[in-house]
Amino acid sequence: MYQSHEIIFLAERLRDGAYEFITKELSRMGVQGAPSHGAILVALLRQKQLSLTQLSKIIGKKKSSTTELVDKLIRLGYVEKTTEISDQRIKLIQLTPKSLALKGKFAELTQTLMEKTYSGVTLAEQQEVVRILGKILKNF
Amino acid sequence: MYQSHEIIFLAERLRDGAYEFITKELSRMGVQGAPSHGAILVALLRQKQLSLTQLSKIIGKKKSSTTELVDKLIRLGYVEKTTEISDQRIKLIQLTPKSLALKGKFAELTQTLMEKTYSGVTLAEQQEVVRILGKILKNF
DNA sequence: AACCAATAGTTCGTTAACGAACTAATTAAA
DNA sequence: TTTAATTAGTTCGTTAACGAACTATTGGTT
Repeated sequence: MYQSHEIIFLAERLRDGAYEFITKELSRMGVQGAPSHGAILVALLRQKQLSLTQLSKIIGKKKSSTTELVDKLIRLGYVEKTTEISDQRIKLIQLTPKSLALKGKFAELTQTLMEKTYSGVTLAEQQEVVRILGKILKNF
Repeated sequence: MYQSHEIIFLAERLRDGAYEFITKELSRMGVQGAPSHGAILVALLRQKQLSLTQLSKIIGKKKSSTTELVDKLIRLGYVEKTTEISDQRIKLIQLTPKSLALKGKFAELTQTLMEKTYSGVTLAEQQEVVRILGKILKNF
């Protein structure tokens, strides 16, 4: 039984467990890179063009980190970076054919992660835990 | 409104938010170091002697990381490391007077963090979110 | 006793992530 | 219009954290 004040510890454990799982799955499916790289690819599967700042907000990392993550993905051939014509400051990031081909595998990864996460957890509990966590997050 | 599959994202945000808060509070109270260093000190306030492996499990970091965290705390003068007599492999970590003096401040930090975290969250919700998270964590 | 397996820690190279300081482009103000 | 402020992104030095390979000590087997 956990105490209420251990919630940060629990959040960290869940995050670490998921990170470990995602990292292993990524390498199993032949994709080099960490969970954050996966998060970028997933974000770009949903919206095919995103600026660095938008991407940064979606994946929850600082801009400087996002620059570096994107640069690595460029080196690996998964994304490309172009400059917005109307505003030359903005860089648009988008997927390459190489990463577009991974769409199905990413959907699969998400599903197996959720099956693992919510095994033995009722739908009502799933909704409740997410609702309360959302409430808590407003405080940060 | 968050979807159930966003739980990992939520966990990560909560962890990051708490880390940021703890880091700022630590520096505000003049303690150099990251949240993990704080976690070690808090663990040692509860149990005055812990082996590196025990400590590693409590703070949820790998042994190699724990070695490095402890070494930094030694350099900063917050803990000391001795060798267990009956089993020379085991290193016992314990606080120094310098860190023992911080006991009150750590209790305060924990409390303000919890007040921030649970602001506007009922006791029943606190218990529920922790209960469900605990259930989820068994799957990892 | 000699050897092997297990356990406890450490070392080292690598990496994600950050903050601070920076450049470049755009917008607002004077 | 030139100047200042804002916004977008990058660079760089630093650090927590990891995994893999290592040393050293202990316990068990034959």
